[in-house]
Amino acid sequence: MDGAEEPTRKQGWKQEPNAVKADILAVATEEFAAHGLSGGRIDEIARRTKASKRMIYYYFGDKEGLYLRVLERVYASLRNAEELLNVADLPPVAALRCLTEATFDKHAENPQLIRLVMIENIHNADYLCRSDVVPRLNKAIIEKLKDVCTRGKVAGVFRADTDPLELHWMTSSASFYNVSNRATFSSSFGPALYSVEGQKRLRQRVVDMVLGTVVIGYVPGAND
Amino acid sequence: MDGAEEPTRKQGWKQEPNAVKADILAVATEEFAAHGLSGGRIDEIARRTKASKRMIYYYFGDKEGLYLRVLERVYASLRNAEELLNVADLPPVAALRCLTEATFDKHAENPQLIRLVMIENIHNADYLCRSDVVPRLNKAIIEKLKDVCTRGKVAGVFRADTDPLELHWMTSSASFYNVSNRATFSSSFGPALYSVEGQKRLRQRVVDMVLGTVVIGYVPGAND
Amino acid sequence: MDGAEEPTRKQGWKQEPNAVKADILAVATEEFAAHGLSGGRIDEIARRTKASKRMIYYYFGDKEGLYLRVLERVYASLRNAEELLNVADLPPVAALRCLTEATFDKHAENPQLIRLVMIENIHNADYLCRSDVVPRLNKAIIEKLKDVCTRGKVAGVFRADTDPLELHWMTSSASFYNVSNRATFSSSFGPALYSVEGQKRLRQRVVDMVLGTVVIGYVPGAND
Amino acid sequence: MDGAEEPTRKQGWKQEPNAVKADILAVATEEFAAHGLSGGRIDEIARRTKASKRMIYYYFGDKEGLYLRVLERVYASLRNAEELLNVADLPPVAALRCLTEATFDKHAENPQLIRLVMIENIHNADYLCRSDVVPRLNKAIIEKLKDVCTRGKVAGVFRADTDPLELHWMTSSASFYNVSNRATFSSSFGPALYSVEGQKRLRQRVVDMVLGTVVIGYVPGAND
DNA sequence: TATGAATGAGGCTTCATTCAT
DNA sequence: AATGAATGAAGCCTCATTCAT
Repeated sequence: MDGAEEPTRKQGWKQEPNAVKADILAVATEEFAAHGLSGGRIDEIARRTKASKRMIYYYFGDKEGLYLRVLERVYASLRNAEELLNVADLPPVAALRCLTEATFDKHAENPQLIRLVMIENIHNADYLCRSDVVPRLNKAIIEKLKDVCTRGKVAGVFRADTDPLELHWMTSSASFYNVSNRATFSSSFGPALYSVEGQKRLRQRVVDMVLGTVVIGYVPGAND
Repeated sequence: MDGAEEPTRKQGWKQEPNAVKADILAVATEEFAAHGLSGGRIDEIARRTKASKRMIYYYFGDKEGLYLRVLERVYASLRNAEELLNVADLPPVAALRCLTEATFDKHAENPQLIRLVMIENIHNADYLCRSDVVPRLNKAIIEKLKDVCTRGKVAGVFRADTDPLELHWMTSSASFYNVSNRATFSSSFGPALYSVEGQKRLRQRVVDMVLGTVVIGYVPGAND
Repeated sequence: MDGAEEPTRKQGWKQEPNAVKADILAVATEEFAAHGLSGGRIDEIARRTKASKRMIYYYFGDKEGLYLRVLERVYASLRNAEELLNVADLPPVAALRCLTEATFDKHAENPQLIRLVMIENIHNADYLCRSDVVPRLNKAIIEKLKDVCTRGKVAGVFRADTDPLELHWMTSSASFYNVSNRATFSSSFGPALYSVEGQKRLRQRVVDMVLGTVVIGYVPGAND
Repeated sequence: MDGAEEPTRKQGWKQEPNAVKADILAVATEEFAAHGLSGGRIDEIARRTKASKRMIYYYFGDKEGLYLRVLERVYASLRNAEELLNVADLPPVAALRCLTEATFDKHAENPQLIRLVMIENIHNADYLCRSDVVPRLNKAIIEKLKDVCTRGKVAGVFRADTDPLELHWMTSSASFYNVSNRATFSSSFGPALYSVEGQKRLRQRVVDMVLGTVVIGYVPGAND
């Protein structure tokens, strides 16, 4: 994102439009994540981009169009990460643990993503609803959890009332909140949970919470 | 409009300042909760208030001052609710269940409050840090949980590594996320979890998650 | 419009809002008449007004709002002129001649008014339709013509098929075109008709045209 | 979009320049007639044209150049229609009636043309003056009227003070206004005059007005 | 205590036009 | 002959805030 050098930059213009668009999107992601939709400034995005302000409108129409594309990109990155995770080969409990840990980590590593989703919620998901791209992205993770659930129930290790969607909700809620409310939680109760050590414990607690509700006879802290 | 004199509103002053301030705060809470700090409009607040725009500046200094007071009022209401809850008389497990359910319900009933905390997190808790009022409010809930934990450990029903702060975090994360991310979660995965029935199940799941990590030998779904 | 001195201009501000609004309207009328709605510049209006650009939005909302008010003012002035004309005491033929001449003159004296109506026609009367004020203004002139027609028919001097609305159309069409198409007509056929002498003759021709279709046995050029 | 080659539109050139220019002109005529010079959008013209935006500048220089060519094309079409009309064989009164009716109809059938002339008048005929083409076009109609007038006077059926230019003005004013002010007139006085029946009556009225001022002893409504 | 009028600064967006190929 | 990418200048409009009374 920063250290990488742009490979193509031919003679003068022909600045590889896709690169320009990607550059704008990257900067806009930062700006909107930092200040929200109404707080984000097109001028500021233009300033920090190679492209001129006019180009933003050329490629994205208007501020909301740009924001929508930022949102889509962010959702895509989240789901892509889940896509890459291969848990089909793992036994159910290990698979669920793996998915939970990966979700927790992915969120922790991408505060920007969490901020944008928060912002979108402030806007009642008005823009997300407008996207044709996002809906497609969400099927994969649920499918994956469905598979794990089925296998777990067949193997007799998961409780019968285990629901994939609820599972996803539980995993997500803790992982999301860990990032989204860090500032106010810290401010109110101190930074203990956000130290390296604290995060390690919290991560384990989340795994315990999720597996505890699903895995029959699960004992917190157990590693298998 | 020109030569005629307004008959009502006699002298135009002495309008019970506290009532005016309260009115402004109520309207401002709605406005900021709905649109965020940068998205909220002073003009709109003034329009929906009996007081004039000038009065807002007179009482609160500027937009950020108003926002800060809104934030403080909201935090106070959150903690007050917890304050009212008397769990000292309940046995540890029941007490913890009660606190968890109350937290879940309190969040669900006050989406505006959750929105304002989200917004404050978007701003990195910059304004919360500035408040002298808020810190005092947060001790109560932790004290209450500490007491329950101690009793639970003494009674041998809580795991030895149970931590009050972590407990609060677990309870809060699920309760908060349930409201904060309703819009995007619904949009991505459908509204099933937010039906009356869905919420009832989710509430039970949250209790199971929290108690499952703390109560030795806890079996999800059990009511005691 | 220019030589008159503003009577009120108290100590500093309190610039008599109505005067400010009137000033803005006058300048805006010139600007829109000169350049049309899309061609007219808010900046230019502000520059030529005592009021700041911001005030324009304060009083008129937006460009279209200002334009609409300009349009209403122009229509009002046109109908007011007609209102002032007292023809009830004249015998029918004289009354009709008087109305026709007055209409011709009023148009000739107010090219700005004609330009604005042209512009509104370019916009398919979209803004006129939005006005609540204009419709009321138009009844008066038709009523007046109705009265003249009735009297003329009763007196046996007007043809039986005389229609007030058509009369108004005939009078207006010539009067309007005389101003609206002066530029292109001159450019195509020379300025002869627009000299003082030419206008005098044209005015007479218009009277002849209108009276000729209505007054039984009318002889062009006759003065009674 | 990226690696694939477009199969159609082989070399991308040799696209019959004249056809391209004609296409641009047709689209531009619509655009300028609909929105005026400042309101018309080059982007919009390009969008609705096969040719690219760059081609517009290639062929017409700039926006004003394009507008001028649109104007010229429109005037040419107007005069061509009059050219086609053969009235030399008709007796004077019939000839004049025929010319008047043809003018009325021609205007009614070409609202776009009227709009463009209106627009040009808004611009004080600045562009018309710049044209070398237009002046030549206008002689024909006047010549034709001159001939009719001369014949009418010689035959003793036209009044001695009949003036061809004034005749043209009278015919044009009514015919033009009938189209140009349809929107505002309708809006102010209702659509009665613009129904099929209303237009038929209006057309007859126009003939009566014109002939009434010229033909000695003319009786309105007479067909000969 | 209270207010309608006023504003400077800055935001978003559009437009005709040109550039390098 | 033809084009997609790019732009500077300028347009409309909004916002938090202050002024004079």
